[in-house]
Amino acid sequence: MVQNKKRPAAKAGAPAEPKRRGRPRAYEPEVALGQALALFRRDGFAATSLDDLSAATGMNRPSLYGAFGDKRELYIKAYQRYREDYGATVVEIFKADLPIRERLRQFYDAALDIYLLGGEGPRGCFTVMTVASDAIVDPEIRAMVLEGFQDLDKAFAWCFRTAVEKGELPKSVDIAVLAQMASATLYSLAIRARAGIPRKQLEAIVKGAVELLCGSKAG
Amino acid sequence: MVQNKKRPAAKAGAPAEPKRRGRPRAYEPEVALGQALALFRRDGFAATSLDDLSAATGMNRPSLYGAFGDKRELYIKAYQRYREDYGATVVEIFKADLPIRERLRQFYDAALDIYLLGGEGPRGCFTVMTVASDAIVDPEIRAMVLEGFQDLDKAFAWCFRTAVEKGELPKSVDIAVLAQMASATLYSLAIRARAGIPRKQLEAIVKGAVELLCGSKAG
DNA sequence: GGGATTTATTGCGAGATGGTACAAAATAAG
DNA sequence: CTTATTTTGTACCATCTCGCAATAAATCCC
Repeated sequence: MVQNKKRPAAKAGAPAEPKRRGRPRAYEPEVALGQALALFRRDGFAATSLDDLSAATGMNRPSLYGAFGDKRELYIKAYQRYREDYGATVVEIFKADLPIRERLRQFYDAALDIYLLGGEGPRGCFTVMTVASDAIVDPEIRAMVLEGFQDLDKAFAWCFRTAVEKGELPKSVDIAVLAQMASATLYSLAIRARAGIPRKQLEAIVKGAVELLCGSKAG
Repeated sequence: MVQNKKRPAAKAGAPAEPKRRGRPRAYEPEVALGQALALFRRDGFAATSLDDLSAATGMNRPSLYGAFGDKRELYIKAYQRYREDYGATVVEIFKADLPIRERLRQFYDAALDIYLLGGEGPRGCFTVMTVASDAIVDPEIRAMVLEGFQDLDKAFAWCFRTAVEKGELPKSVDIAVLAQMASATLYSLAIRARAGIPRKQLEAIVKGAVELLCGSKAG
C-alpha cells in the first residue's frame, strides 16, 4: 500500500516544477490523495482513521497533516479529486456525437466501472456515500454534493434536450422528468453495486432504464 | 433524550409479563431500541459511540450490552426494527384497493415522511445508509439489505402486475423494468432528502416519476 | 563548506472508544 | 427475614484517535 517512490521527474508534460527549496518530498501528493480517496471510498469518513490513511499513503501523520490539513480537509480534497477524475470521463462521453441510447449506455457503463472498481470489491458512488454518512451535517460538504446532484441533472437534461432537437425523441417528452429519472437510475446502480449485486444484473437494469427513458422502439 | 420512566404496566393489550424475578428494568427495551435507531440513522454506525447510545437511551453501557449485545448486534436489531416499523406502513398501503397512480403516490408520500422525519433534520433511508457505510462489509448485514432490495422490487412488481390485470396499464409494459425504476425513484428520494432538498421538490420528483411509470394519461 | 529552508520521523498527550468486572440495589420466592 | 435472581452504577482497562511539538534529515543558495 506504500507509494512507489519514483523520484526522477514526474511526467514529461507536467509543469516541470521550478526546483523546490528544502528536503524533497518522499511522496507525490496526487498519488497520496488517490490512495486516501480509495480508503475513504471503502470505509467512509468516520471509519477511516488517520493511521489507516497514513499506512495507505506511506506518509506519516504529520506529513499528511502538513500536505492536506486535518481529516476533514483531506476528505474534501479527496472528494474533489473524485469528481475531477470521473467528471473527465463523463465529459468525453458527452463530447462524442452519439445517439441518445448509445450515449446513456456508455455513460452508465462508465459509471459501473467506477462503482465496481478493480479487484478489491465494489465501492459505489462516493457522493452517495458522503450523503449517507455523518459528513452530510457539514455545510460545506453538503453544498458540494448538492452541486454534484445539480450537475448530474443538468448533464442528463442536456442529453435529452439534444436528443429531442435531433428528433430522436418526440417533442412531447418532459425533459426534466427524464433527467431526474436518469439520475435516479444512476443512484440505484451505485447503491446496488455497493451492496454486491453482480455487474450482469446491473447491466440489465441499465438496459431496462434506457428502454423506459427513450421509448423501446429503436435499439 | 432520556426515557420517561413509566413503570406502572405497559400497554393493556401487551402480553402482561408474568412477573420478572430480580430487580426491575429502568428502561423499556423497545423504547431504547427506537432511540438507538434514531441515533444510528443520524450518524451512521461508525460515528455513533456507545456513549452516545447510552446517553440517548438513558441506559448505561453495561445495561445496553446486556440487553442488546455489542454495538454491531445493536445496529442489526435497530435495522430490523426500522424494517418492521415501516414495513407495516407499506403493507397498509398495499392492502387498500387503489388505482396504481394513487397507490404509488401514497407509497412515496409515506416514504418521504420516513426520510424527512419530524423536527431535527432529514434522515434518509436507513438501508441506503447502511449500504453506503463500512457496515456493508459485514456479510450478515449485507444479506439483510439485499433482502430489503428484493422485497422492495417484489412489492413494486406486484403493484404493476395487479395494475395490468385491472387494465390500468397496457399488457405491453415490462413489469420488471417498471419495478426497478420505481425502486430507483425511491432511492433517489432517500438520497436527495438526506442531502437537504426540500419536500416540495421531492414531491415534484414523485409526480414526474409516477407520470413516467404509469403513462401520463390519467391523473 | 555554512546557513537557510523544507520535509521526515519520533513520540507524546489529552481524550475518546468499545468492552467488562464487580459491588450495590431492587425485587420475587421461600 | 433470608436467599436467589436480575439489573444498575461505578470504575476500570487496553486500545485507538487526532493533532502537535520537537528533533533529525535532506536539499538549495551563497
